[in-house]
Order: sequence, then C-alpha cells, then structure tokens
Amino acid sequence: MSSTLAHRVSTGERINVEEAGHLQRELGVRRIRLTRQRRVVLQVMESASRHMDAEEILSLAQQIDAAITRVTVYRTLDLLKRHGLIDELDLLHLRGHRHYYESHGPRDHIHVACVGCGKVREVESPLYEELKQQISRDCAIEITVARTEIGGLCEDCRAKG
Amino acid sequence: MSSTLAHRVSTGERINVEEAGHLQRELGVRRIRLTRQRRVVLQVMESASRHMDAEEILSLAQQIDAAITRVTVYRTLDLLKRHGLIDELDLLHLRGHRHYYESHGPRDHIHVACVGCGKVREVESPLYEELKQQISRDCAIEITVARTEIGGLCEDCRAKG
DNA sequence: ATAGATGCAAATATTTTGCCGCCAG
DNA sequence: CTGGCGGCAAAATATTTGCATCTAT
Repeated sequence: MSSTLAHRVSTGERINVEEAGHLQRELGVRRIRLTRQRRVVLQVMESASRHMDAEEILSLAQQIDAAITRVTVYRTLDLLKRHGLIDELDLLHLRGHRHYYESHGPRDHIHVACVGCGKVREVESPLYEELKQQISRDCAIEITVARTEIGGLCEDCRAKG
Repeated sequence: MSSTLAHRVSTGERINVEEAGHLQRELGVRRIRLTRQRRVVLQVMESASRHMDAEEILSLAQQIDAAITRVTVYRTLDLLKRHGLIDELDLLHLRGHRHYYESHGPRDHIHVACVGCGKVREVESPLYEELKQQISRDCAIEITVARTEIGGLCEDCRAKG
C-alpha cells in the first residue's frame, strides 16, 4: 500500500528548495539594511545542504569573507528568527545542546533523526497538516510555528546492532 | 462535531499523572544506586506541576535538602535522560534558550504554547499516534522519542490585541 | 569492600551586551 | 547625513569535567 508521506531527502542531506536570494529579497521587502556581512550569512543559509549550528555558519561565512565575526552571525540569526525567516531546532539534543538553523520553505516538515548515526530526514505528511488543523481548532490557537522532531534507530543502524 | 483530541490541561499547569515513586521504581529495576540526593531530585520531577528548567529543579530540590548541588542536578537529569525517563524540551525557545524537563508518562503528548502569554497545554491525539506510525513505517525507523511543539496566539491573547 | 556518587572548583560552551567607530541608504 | 550595524572585549548564562572523598549496596 502506498504511503502518503512526501520525503524531501533520504540521506540526511537537505535538498535546497529555496530560490537563490530568497532571504535577501524578504529582508529587502521589509526595508532592512543589507550589509556586506548580512549578505554573506544569508547566502550561507540559503545554500545550506544541511542543518548548521552557529559555529558552522560562522566558519562557512568566513570562507566567503574572513572578516565576519561570531557576534554578527548571532545577531543576523536573531534578526532572521525575529522575522520568521528561519527556524531554530535542537534536533532532540542528539549531539549536545547546540542549536541548528534552517531557512524554511513554505511548508512545515518533520525532522526524523537517527539516534545512532545522526542522519536527519525531512518529511512532509498530510496527516501532519491535519493534526495541526485539529489542534488549532480545538485549542482555539492561531498557529504560527510548529516543530516536530522524531528520533529512533534507522534500518542501517539496527542492522549494525 | 466532537474533537478527537484529549487534553491533559487547559491552563498551562501540568496535571501530575505519574504515580508517586514511579521514577524511583524505574531506577530500582535497573539496579541504579538510589542516593539521598537522587531521591530528592526524583521526587521533585514526579511532583512537578509544570515544566522546569535545571535552575528551578535545583531550587526546589534545595528546599527539601539544602545540601544538593547544581552539579548533582545536572548529573541526575542526564541519568534520567539516558534511561529515557524524562524528556528535554525547549518549548520553542519562547523564553530564551533554557531547557525544560518533564518526566513522561506512557503516552506522547504535544506541547501547545502561546507565544503571547507563554501558557503551555499538553495535548494527546490519535492522529499523532497515526502520524508516528506512518513515519516509522515509511522511514523504516524504530521510534524511541517524539517531540512536537506548536506555538501560536491563544484566544485570550488575540482578544487583548 | 568497592564501584559508583557527590562536592568543589575550574574549565567549557554558548549566547548576549556595551560601547564606539563605520557604512548603507 | 545619520540611524542602524559590525567589531571588539567582556559579561552573562548554561553545562561539563577532574579529582578527592564519601556511601549505597
């Protein structure tokens, strides 16, 4: 029987679905100053092939422009968060207490992580949309953010014992 | 039409459904040493009426036994996490980057938080169980932990503007 | 008796802030 | 021009670790 799940990935790598310049454009619309440093961080976020923590974002940004500092990364991430352009995840604290960031597309997705190898899949499901609608209705809440993280052992890791 | 959601709470306060001594018993079964300090932390976790961060757990524990240190709290929380007896949440980072802990009952529940007033409801839903089953089947993963956090504006906060 | 816990202090890790010179608009 | 931004250094917060001592079993 066929499933109703839609997978964005199957290897833990993200497929980049945002158009290039997406974030940049959003900030432009909001009349937010586009500095050299911000452009670099946005570029890093947009071209991300996986979930990154602040440290990784910093080091990628510095590869493009060595002058960028950690503080600027944090401030820019905060800016993007406040405008709802990126999500902050902890991926079940599988690897310490880092926070991971992803620029998010139009649809919510579920993060499915293997506690063994750390691979993360992103999954969409109509059932999830239905669940959110039910909660919205039943709790009389206007949902602005939804996050689901699921952990377990993947097939490979079960095989390896 | 009636909803299929089951609410555990409606005010953000948790209703304590675990039997007293639940955690203590679990550790006993696993042949884990029950020290004076652990007993106190377990008692705090079991009688929690809301989600607590490490700081709050520490101060409640110290009200029972002033000699308990922060380090012991962290180590005990880590122990409980490793044994899957408590969950670590960030509640959408609504109030900074604190981590919140809760001893969990037999069923997963969804955390529904108001971004305005910070109230947190816990909700169960058959739809959620179904979703997890679907993911488990489709991703070929043996789910060990699932966490869903939903944020939005509650009725009261919408009314207040 | 002894493996494993605790306490203390210090080390790490992570994120935020004050202040001042600088740059995008 | 000028108000917001980035850099630097330091503070604040959060969590972990080494080691000596103590204790539950």
